Amino acid sequence: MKKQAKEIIEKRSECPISCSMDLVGDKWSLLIIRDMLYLGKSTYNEFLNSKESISTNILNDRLVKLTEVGLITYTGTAKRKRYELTKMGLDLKPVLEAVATFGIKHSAADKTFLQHVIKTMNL
Amino acid sequence: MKKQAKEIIEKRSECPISCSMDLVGDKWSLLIIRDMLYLGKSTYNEFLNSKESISTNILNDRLVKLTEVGLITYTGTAKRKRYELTKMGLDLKPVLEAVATFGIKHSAADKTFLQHVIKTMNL
DNA sequence: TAATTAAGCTTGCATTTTGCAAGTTTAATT
DNA sequence: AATTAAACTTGCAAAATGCAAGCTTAATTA
Repeated sequence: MKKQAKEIIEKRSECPISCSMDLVGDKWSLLIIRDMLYLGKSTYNEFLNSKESISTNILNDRLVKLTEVGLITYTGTAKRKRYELTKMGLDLKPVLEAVATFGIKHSAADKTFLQHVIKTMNL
Repeated sequence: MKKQAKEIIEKRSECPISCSMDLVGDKWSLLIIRDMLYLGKSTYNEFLNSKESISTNILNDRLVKLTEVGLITYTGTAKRKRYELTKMGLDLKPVLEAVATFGIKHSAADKTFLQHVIKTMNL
């Protein structure tokens, strides 16, 4: 959890799927990106208050990592950061859509949340 | 790593994206499914010999978990298991395609591997 | 303007997951 | 009958995660 200037995320192979999973293949990253894409969230505390209750150290770690790999950036002061997706980050939208579609089909998903997702992704 | 009969994977929320990540939101599951979908692999040893060099205990753990949640099944004898995707597992194809497309765009992907993926997903 | 709040971290520590190396079991092959 | 090998299993060290608490300083409020 110690943060060094550069913590290179190493690739396990050159496979595009493997490379993608090296970036966002964990339980939290895509949820943060979901929050940005579908729930209009952009601040640390907004992410922190998501239903899945991420812990502060993990949230911080992911925000740093996602920033490092170029999926998100932020503007504003240190005490009032506003995160946003980069172009690269926005390219994850089709992934989130596919994941959501799968989840909608195969899990007892929450209806109110579905409204959001379905509306936002124009299903 | 101990295996109990039922190791229920617990949901962090009812969000379809979160639920999906509870199933395959780790660094290995989607690679095993990639192996099945795009590389025609179906046996333990074939998965074991993938470029990313998964370790045996993790491979075993994932095969058990993916089977438990209904994404894969197997036929054949205990010593000659052949895994295959269930209908539910096949529904992950759009996810893999989206992930691959993202990876192709944003990582220095291996060209020979790309042939496979692109051919298999009809890009 | 001094005190309070709160946003964004940071730390410590216990638990869990991962990675690595080696060993085990038994069907299939020689 | 002996050997191979496929599919695990185990042990242990290292890393990631989760939880609770504390810290720092900009913004707000009194």
